[in-house]
Amino acid sequence: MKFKSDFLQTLDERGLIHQGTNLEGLDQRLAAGVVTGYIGFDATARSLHAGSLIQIMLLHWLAETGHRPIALMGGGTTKVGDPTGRDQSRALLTDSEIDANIRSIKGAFERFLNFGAGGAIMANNDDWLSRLSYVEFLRDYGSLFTINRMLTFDSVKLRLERESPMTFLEFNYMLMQAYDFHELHRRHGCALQMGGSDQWGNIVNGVELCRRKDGAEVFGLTTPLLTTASGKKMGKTESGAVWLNADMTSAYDYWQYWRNTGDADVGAMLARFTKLPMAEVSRLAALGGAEINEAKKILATEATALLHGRPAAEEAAETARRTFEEGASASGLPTMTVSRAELDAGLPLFRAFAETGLIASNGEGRRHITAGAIRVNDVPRTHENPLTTDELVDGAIKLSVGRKKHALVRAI
RNA sequence: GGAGGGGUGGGAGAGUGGCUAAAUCCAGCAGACUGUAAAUCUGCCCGCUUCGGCGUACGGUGGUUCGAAUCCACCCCCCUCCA
Repeated sequence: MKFKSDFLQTLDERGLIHQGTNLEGLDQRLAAGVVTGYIGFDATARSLHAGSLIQIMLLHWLAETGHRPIALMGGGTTKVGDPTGRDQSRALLTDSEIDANIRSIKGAFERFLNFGAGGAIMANNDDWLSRLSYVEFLRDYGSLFTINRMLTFDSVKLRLERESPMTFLEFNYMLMQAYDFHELHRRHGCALQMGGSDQWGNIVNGVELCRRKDGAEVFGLTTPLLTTASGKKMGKTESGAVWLNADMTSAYDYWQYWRNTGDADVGAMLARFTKLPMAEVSRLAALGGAEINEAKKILATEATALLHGRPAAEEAAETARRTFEEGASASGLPTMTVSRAELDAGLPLFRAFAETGLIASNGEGRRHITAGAIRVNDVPRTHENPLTTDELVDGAIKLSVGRKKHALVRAI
């Protein structure tokens, strides 16, 4: 499909479009002038993770192509809990937890969007959802939704089929999300809601609500569900989610996450999570054999630069180069510091490994020793004797678990 | 309110008095092979341990028993049907 608008053209060639309510109409609207579009984000955790990145890129491209993005924080909807894709209710968060999460999440957006006069907008649906009065809302909006229709949504069907309870509270989530669109349309002239393909039903509801309430045509657009070629969900690794907040996932770890992309996914990842021109993306993705590693490094550096800034990305790349290609200790690795005296006295081996996050328990450490996975200064460690001053190399001791996880102990 | 079914480790799901820290599968970790890839094979996968063990754990609390995830009582929660 060929689009006239830069926005849809860009999204299309980067593989970011799954489906739209009226792509042709949206294309025309985008080509004719500035369109305001939004994406809603849950506030269930202190940080968004890599799975949300595709949505953030969408907002980013919307701004890049001359339009106005709104990042909608789900302060109100998080109080209810999105049942989409969940076969069980989730625990409810308190208001203060949600507020704290929103504050913590904001930072990541500032890397991708320019907020402020004339720029991107950050909104919080708690501002309007919490003010709705029940009876009024039911009369004005509840009357526009039929249970018959709501029961056909996948999010509801899943629960019914699994005989897993869905509370009335959760059942209302879709009304609230639809109302968000309507509210943003009124407040900001917002005419586009985007989201992951799992949000399709919720988005369509919002589009319909705007038409019924305001007689306005607004649009919905979804992205493909992000999975790797082997079918795994994006943004999860062995050690849990890949967070966007630097204090939860360091720039180095973030870089490593992208560096470890499977061969088959490199092209798609470059297109979706970097801003490299598509010609360059195609060239890199076409590299074969070991050469594709170069493409992965570029992917890692570009993706990390978008979130953590170019200096941090290059530092991560350099740390990785020294660690993996030269087998040296590099200062950018996760580091713990101990006093000289403590090291003189002997630093318990597993304490060092645990504090640098390489192992979760002593038992795990012992297992790793048995398996030959523990190395100190790149020498396999077959015993659990403490670390000592003698093992310092250039002021640090390098700890490794397996071939990918490294850290430093530094004496001060 | 009544009748029946159910609540087991990150998830799914066996087990129905000792052989059970609990089958199996998925997820995860490590080793081998490689290219910090994929696939495959192998080992591991509650915590602590002076490696002898110890402590926790099968919704909760009590009880029976030499011994309980398994039996009993009460309670909590979920599901189905009936009212």
